[in-house]
Amino acid sequence: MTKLIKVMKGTKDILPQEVEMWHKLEKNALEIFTRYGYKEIRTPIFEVTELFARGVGDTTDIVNKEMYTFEKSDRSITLRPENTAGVVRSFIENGMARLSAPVKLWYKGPMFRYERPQAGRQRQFHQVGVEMFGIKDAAADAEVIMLAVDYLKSLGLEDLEVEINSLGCPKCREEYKNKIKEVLKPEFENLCEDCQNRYEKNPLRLLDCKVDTCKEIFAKPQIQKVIQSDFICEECASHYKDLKTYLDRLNIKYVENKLLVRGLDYYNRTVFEIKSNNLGSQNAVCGGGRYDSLVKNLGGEDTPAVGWAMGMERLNSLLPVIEPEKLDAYIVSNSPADAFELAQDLRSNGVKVEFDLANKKFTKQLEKASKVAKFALILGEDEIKAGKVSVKNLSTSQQVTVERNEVINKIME
RNA sequence: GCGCCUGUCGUCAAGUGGUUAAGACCUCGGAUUGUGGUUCCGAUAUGCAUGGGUUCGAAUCCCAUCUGGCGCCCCA
Repeated sequence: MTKLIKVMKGTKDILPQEVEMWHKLEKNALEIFTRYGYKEIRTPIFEVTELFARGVGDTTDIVNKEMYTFEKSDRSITLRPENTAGVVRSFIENGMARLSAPVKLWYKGPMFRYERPQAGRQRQFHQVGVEMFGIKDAAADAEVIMLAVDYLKSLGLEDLEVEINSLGCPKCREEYKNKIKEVLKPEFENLCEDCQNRYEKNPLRLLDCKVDTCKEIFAKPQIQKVIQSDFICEECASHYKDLKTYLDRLNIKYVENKLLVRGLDYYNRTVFEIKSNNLGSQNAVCGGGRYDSLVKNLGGEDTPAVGWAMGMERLNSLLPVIEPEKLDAYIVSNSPADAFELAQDLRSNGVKVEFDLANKKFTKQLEKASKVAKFALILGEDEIKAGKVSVKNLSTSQQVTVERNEVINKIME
């Protein structure tokens, strides 16, 4: 026996019975994003590895251990693990900084991360996302969040939780990091292995460790004092306050989460996530924030920016299954040529219609019709002779015989 | 990358060392030579993720690999 080739670990086929849900996600994205003035952009699925190393940050897990990287003609190439870096690259390369701000872009497509698959996590997965360039004001952050909420609402998802936080700017964040490290220094030996790692790499992440011994340490008063302190500088604080004012005015409910830290290096000030309780441990459907220094870091003009991405598989798992739509009609006939002719006539008028290419027995064809179509179009010897068609409504069992050119009216009425 | 669990027809499954591996759904054929969705009858796994091993005998026990799930890390 020949060995079967199976889909690779962490990848999935999107089968015909699920594809309508994907169409819906894509259709609503186009519709809602267009309303807000966003234009779609499609960037390549692979880029030079350096883009992600510099863009996403080479201390992040994504870049460190999750990228699909390969060599071709002495170049290191990587399958995109996310699309913000690619969009920024294109923004710079195509001189979009010269367009009048804001520049609003959206995208959808597959992303690749070499991770251990589990519910809501695959190695090839799809994201839909938006990026807005050129606006420093918190109105941009608010609009982007509003857009996410609006899009989710269009899909029927309304009871999701929006969490926000401000990471401050590189300057005040650095001071905060140092404070955390300082107060935790005496406890370093007692921290779990992960936390000891995070101590160097990303001290902000330490704080929501789930290990009991770490929790105890963080509960100590002098450490709590640092965690609870408002570390962000005046300017960042005012930006954050503006954001909350906008969200209140827009009636967007949110929860402030001081421990919300995102793992991509490029974020500053606003970060946010939208979560669902129906997703298991990978519970974020949407994640994003502000990244004011990324454009400059990748060699462009200093341009503020804010954006988010949603996991389409996660969205799908929250959506009710869509029943496949029935055909308008199924032709029942033992004269394939006549059936074919009628089918083409109707198809050219926009009718969804099929007939039996295998020319099975009459009853089999009718049985099939009742399963897949709203109407059966019976085209037997008698009808062919008379140049007519019997149109049978399969839910009411009503049947009338009409002229061929009247069939379409019968079906559409 | 780490820890725990898992894998029987296209799908959902019964079977837990001893003759031909239940059942249901789907699919296909027949009852029914032009009237369906109901009903009845029949067909469909020489094989139990894959490869080794233990045994007189393995879907069942052991090992490895692969896969799926959960948790950690991290993220959408």
